[in-house]
Amino acid sequence: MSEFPNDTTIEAWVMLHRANRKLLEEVSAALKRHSLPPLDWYDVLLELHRVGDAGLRQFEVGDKILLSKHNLSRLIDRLEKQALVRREATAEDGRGNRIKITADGKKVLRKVWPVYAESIQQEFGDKLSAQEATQLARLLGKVLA
Amino acid sequence: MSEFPNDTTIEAWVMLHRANRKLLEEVSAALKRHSLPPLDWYDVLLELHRVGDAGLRQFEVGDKILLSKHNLSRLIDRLEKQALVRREATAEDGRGNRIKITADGKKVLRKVWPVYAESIQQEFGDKLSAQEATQLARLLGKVLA
DNA sequence: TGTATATAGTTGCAAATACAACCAGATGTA
DNA sequence: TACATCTGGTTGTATTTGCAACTATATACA
Repeated sequence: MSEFPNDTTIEAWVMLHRANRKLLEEVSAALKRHSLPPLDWYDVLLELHRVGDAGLRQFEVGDKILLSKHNLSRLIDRLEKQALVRREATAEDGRGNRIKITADGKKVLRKVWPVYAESIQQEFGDKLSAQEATQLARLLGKVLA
Repeated sequence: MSEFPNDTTIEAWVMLHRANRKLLEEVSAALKRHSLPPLDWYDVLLELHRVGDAGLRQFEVGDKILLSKHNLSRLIDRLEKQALVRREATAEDGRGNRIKITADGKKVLRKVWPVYAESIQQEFGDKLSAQEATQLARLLGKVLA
């Protein structure tokens, strides 16, 4: 039953993009100030860290961080060149490979997190009560469903 | 008083980016399916349309859509090449110019809106009640403040 | 007034992104 | 088995972005 969106919907939509862009900009700036790698790197490394030794197939990483496969392929290239991850051939599927985080990769995670976290807290946490954050997450969850 | 963000904050933060990326992807895909120009173009044209004949200074456009000045400069180049906007020298400041939307630019707005609107409604409006949309806008507003 | 500094906008260059074409290897089906 | 189709991943090319340097005008202030 899709009709045209009402004004409230449009308002929320616009706010979402504006908020996202602003926050992203601020976090990126913070990372850069500290000469740390870009946020995407962190996202990938974090997902890999979460699953431990098993690693992830490339497409699984893509699903998690919503990045298209060609971009991901080259992002992994860059990470691999810095020895933060490595690609391992896998028996389960002759085409693909498993991506695993290296010790250096974990080191990067540890170095980035404090800066990232501070930035999240300043731009986000300080501006919402715990209750509001929960509510926001719930609403966004509905959008994502 | 910035401490480390609690889990709820992080959760909301992640959801925000995920939602944004997903929605953006879907809208872009819809626009492309209809061979329409990218969303950025729409954003700029819409802002220019809103202010009417006066037009906007380039930096004003940048403030509204949160785009850095060099990117904006080239985005305007592209729009101008398609004759959707034009740059006019202004007396108020010898450095800058005023950007104004052209009749062709308005035509593009009219062509894009139905597709954009349908996409917003499907991916966003249909998933939230009016009340929820209002609430979401309010929460995002606090983040942006 | 003259000099320093800030601001608006552009441009060169390097890096990242999007898109389409492609190469396996996997899967479905006759 | 053989053939078509699908999927995971890579690569070439064009476009867009990010960064830094630059031009030119405005503004602040001694």
